[in-house]
Amino acid sequence: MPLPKKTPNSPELNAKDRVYQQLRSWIITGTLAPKEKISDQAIAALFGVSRTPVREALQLLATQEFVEMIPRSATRVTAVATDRISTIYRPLAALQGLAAELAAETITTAEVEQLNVLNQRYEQAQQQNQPQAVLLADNAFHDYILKIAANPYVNEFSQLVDAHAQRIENFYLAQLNVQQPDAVREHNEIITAIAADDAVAARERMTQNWLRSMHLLQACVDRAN
Amino acid sequence: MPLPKKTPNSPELNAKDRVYQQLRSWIITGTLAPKEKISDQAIAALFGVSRTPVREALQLLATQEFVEMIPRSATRVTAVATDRISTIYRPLAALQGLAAELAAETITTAEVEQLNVLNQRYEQAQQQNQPQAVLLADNAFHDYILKIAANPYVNEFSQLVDAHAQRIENFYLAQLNVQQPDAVREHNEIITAIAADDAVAARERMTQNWLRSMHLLQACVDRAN
DNA sequence: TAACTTATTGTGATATATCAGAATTATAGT
DNA sequence: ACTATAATTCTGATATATCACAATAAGTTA
Repeated sequence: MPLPKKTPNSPELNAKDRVYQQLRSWIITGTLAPKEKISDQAIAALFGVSRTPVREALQLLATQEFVEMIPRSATRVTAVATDRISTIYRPLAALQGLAAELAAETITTAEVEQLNVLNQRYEQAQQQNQPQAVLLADNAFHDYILKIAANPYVNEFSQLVDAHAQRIENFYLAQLNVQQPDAVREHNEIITAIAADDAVAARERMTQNWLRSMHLLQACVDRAN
Repeated sequence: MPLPKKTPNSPELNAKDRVYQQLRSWIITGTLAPKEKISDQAIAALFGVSRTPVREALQLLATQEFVEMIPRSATRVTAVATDRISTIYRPLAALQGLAAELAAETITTAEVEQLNVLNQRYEQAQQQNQPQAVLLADNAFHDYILKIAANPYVNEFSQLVDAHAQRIENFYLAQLNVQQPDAVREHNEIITAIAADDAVAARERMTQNWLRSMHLLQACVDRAN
């Protein structure tokens, strides 16, 4: 009997990807503060790898605007783009709108059911008033629509832009009012439109859902300044 | 008088970026054929650099799906995604639609004039029946709208997806009918909507412009098979 | 000749070394 | 004490060296 290669479900990531994913997560959650300097030597030592995979991970993060590498100066975490909320949310709204449109064209009844389940969990998280859990549940809902849409470009761009959106949301997490019955209703309307194969309505409602989120966040940021 | 540092307008790119831009261009234009194996050693020798910057450039190209790096096997140029035209064009249509929407919100009369000039050049290129020139002129028109929209995310994603679209178009360049009076008219309607600050109409017309292109290209591909 | 085995090579991944220029600190002169 | 200069450190960029593994070629046996 041949031994199973490694343990199943353990992606056994290489050094570069391990460093990349950890740093990315730290930046999004705010563990690594904006404008914080990143020493590749220190990171290398921390992960027990050499500077090469660290540098490769940093270059990838730089293309995604999570860090900025200033030639002959330093690499640091980028500032949270609190002054570019619409710059981030409008493409996000457009991409998610397309995702809803695509989902409406291919969705199955089982997937509709799953969307309802995810939206119920979202509603529960709101009622329990746990901001972090609300954001996670909202994310799970939208991620599942991306999965149904099954377009790698839409998926990838959406995930990237959303990561920047999440960075801002985490930054204002304390001031954020996550009790939004409107959002639950909007989600239901999105599900209804997608389930009815009404691509136009699905897109329209999804886009509006994101734009409303954008306005709420903008108001929160304005209040903080 | 202090000497000017290097010649102006010469970005003096580093090894990595030099290799990246050249390979990218070669892949889009088809100089590097789909499925062609890329030896980092050979590339390094060709550019007179070491494997390190070549590898960094290849990793960047891999994230953009221009090459695929298969662990412990080989790095090769990806296949031209002729079977994923809608996968590429629908996000492109959505992003360009948003760009038109954003442009409508901020455009100046001088910029409207420039758009008319670019569309006239596009029309002339069509009349001279030079496919390559037509694609370039069309590109210049859409790029200028992206510039007016001034959203780095929309710009970057659009450029990337468009690069994949261009790859397909170059692939079918010979079979492509670039004589499209419809396209010139559509461009004019887009300009009119943007100039009138009618964001909704601008988006709608821009999206339709791309979707029509998509259908034409799809028909061309279907004919070739 | 076909199938199996072994040697060689190619490649991705990583580590280490080097270098130039900027940033920083230390030092000396006023 | 303050400024100017020199030494040092840091960092990005690149080069070179290994290493493990997969693919391929070469050789061997049936």
